[in-house]
Amino acid sequence: MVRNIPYDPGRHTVISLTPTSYIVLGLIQQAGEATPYALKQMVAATIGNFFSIPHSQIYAEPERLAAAGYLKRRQEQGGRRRKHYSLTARGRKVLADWVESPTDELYELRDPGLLKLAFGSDARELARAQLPAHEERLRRFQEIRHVLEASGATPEQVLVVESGIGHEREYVRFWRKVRDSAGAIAGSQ
Amino acid sequence: MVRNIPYDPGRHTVISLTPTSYIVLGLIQQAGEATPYALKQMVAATIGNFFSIPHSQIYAEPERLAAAGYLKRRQEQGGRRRKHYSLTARGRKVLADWVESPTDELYELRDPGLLKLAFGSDARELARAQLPAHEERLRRFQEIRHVLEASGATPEQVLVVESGIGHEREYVRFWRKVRDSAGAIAGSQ
DNA sequence: ACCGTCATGTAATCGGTTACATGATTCT
DNA sequence: AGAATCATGTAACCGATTACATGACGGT
Repeated sequence: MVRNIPYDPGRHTVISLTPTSYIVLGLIQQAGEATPYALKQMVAATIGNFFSIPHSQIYAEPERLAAAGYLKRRQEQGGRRRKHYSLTARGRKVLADWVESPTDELYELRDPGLLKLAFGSDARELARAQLPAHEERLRRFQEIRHVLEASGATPEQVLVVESGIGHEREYVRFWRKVRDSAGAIAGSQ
Repeated sequence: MVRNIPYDPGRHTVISLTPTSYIVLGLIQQAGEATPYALKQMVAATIGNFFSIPHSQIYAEPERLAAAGYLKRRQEQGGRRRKHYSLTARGRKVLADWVESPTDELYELRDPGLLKLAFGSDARELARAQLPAHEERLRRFQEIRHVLEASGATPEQVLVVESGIGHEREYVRFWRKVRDSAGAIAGSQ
């Protein structure tokens, strides 16, 4: 009974789905149909604030997903000959499966500032560089929350931003503490 | 006057130094000399708790760094023929330069849980998966802090762990809030 | 002598990053 | 009409991940 397979998987390239893949799939689902540039805009307005995805990736990833049968492609004939991507049934399914399965996987904290601190960087000098950067990001996150609340974002999307705000508050607290702590080379400033 | 160069850079492969590179350099500096396996142990005891570095990387990275002239290699003759790595003058220098220059670069938050939340996952179901994982990691970080305080770790290293503790507390708070919030499908549980 | 696990790597692949390049619109 | 910037890609390289594989050592 190996015969009775819904469709031939051999027609599709097999790819592994990375976080980037799900971001692209998720954004395309929200948009219905999107060009890479539209995706770029969406990324810049949302997750782009959490971490960077180079635009070359935003052009390449939909191609990968299309080759694997998760997206379909419609190309304009005139002008810019843009490519518009939308979900296939397969695409909708993998995305739904991923979204619906709760994960206990945790984030990874790759923080260059903390890394330098651990390896002996001058704590207060570092704090003076890190603190303003985190304060600015905190402000940006708060703006984003306002925008999201104003436009009709889902409560879940607001929650995500609030999580970011919580972490930035924690960072600001942390680096302030470091900055104000009595240091080994106190008086150097 | 292009002649008067301290040494010939052409002898060395040019590589880019990634966070992984600095982790390896930093750990080798702490140890004085280390085999990949020793590095693996050190990683497991420290940053391995923040994120994973596959062991193949821990064997490959010192090779890269050695080819670029940042590490020197001593190989055992008998038995396991282990390779012991230690810093060269160049290696000490790039590491010191990196450590000493305060960075305003920020971390990137790549959190699969938050990603799923943003794309419409059931919030409370997710919370039930994420919460225990974060609670466990919080406990582990607190243990690590005790160990570090007992063994003679630098105050900076203790600070780094405390930062991790702060973030895990924030996560626990967040997911508790999500779990206990009135959900759209309240009563489904 | 055997077996498990500790220890040490290599091979193959690929996603991601960096850099390069150019066409289409819009503004002045 | 020219400049600026918006928009859309491609090429090349490489670090990271996954999977495979095997040798050394310690205990029974």
